[in-house]
Amino acid sequence: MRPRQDPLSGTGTLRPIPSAFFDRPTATVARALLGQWIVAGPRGAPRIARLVETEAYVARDRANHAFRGPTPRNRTMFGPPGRWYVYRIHQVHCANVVTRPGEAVLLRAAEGISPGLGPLNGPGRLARAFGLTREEDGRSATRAAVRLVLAPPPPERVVVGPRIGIRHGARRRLRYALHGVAAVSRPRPPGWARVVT
DNA sequence: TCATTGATTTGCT
DNA sequence: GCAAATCAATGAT
Repeated sequence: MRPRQDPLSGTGTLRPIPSAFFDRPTATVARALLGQWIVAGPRGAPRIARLVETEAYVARDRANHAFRGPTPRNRTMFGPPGRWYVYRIHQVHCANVVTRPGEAVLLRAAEGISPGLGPLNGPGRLARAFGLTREEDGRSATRAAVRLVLAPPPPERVVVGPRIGIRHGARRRLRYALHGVAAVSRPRPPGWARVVT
């Protein structure tokens, strides 16, 4: 067996995410995804960004698309963990990763690592930058052309605050972000969130 | 088939 | 800070 080809020369610690990563409480996954990388495109010239903001959508959560059970739109949320759940709202797409049945993590912001890829501050801009549409809904978020990978993790502080942009459940503190990162969407004044690590 | 809603973004005041 | 854009999904009729 030949050694796995490293998609990024010089980043030897880059490795696929095991599916067990997503089979954990959704808030845990949302937090664990911070600092990990989203990768798209050819192995030779991938497009890469670092996740800096996520939100958890959990059971018995009125803001969760799965709240009322399976529908044609949300059916992948009831499938295996580690798949993309992508939906469209207004004129943009938002990308989530499925965790446990009926729960998912919304990817809210990332910062470009590839040259020319700026701050992706907002779920719509993030999904668009990586070509995530309804076409990708249901595909593996760890093995497909657009995928998440474990990055060499620099230890960083994580902040938690209320979710934003929703009517119901907006008070729940299920929004996670890397502390002090500029690419976080809709930044709040100091104190909007609590440092937890 | 109809009406309502929205996990957003943008532009204007 | 606020409203409009703009349309698919959803639930009601």
